[in-house]
Amino acid sequence: MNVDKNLLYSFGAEDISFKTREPVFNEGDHSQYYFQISKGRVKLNHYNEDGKEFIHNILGKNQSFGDPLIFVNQPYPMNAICLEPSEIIRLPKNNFIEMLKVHPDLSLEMNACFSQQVYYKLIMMQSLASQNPVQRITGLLDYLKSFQDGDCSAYFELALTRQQLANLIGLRVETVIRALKKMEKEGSIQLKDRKILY
DNA sequence: CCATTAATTTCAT
DNA sequence: ATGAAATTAATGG
Repeated sequence: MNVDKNLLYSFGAEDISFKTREPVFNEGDHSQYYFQISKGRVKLNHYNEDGKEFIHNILGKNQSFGDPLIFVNQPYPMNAICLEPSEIIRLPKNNFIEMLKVHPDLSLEMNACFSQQVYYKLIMMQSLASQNPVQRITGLLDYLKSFQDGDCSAYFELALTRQQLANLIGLRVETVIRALKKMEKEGSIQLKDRKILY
């Protein structure tokens, strides 16, 4: 979701700065605001019972996060942590809902965004169901790539660390590294320096 | 240069 | 094949 900044301001939104590793909200908090990134990157994560991190998603400029909890009366099931110094616009959720009422077109757009998210979850579930690490990585990469440009000739350069990649699909770093090497051998990806090209 | 963080390798299971 | 620990590389101050 991406709403015009000035529109957000006109409904009472404010800019907040966050440092690296600073949480925007934590698991268990109740949703008070609509959040939209104007600068920086935010990860949504959760730690399982043995302390292993699972990353739900990593969002960047002009993307919102945590919006489902605006409509669901439940505490956040995950944390939102800044990966770098970030500027985030926040709008109290009642004002946000008010804004949707005044601008039905936004409401429609919201539906499209939610659908996109549900689709992402479906794809991820399918690849996570696979025992094969290569399958899991391929599933994630396919999705991330489709999310990217429309330029078919250019390779898509992954802006994630291997650790992050691993935490997005529930694997260990070493497993990711080994799977990536195999994939390079098979020609499905390219490794340049330490970047992943897909 | 030192400290920090990420990538890769080694080694045991 | 997998993960913990050790090693190596890069990044930032």
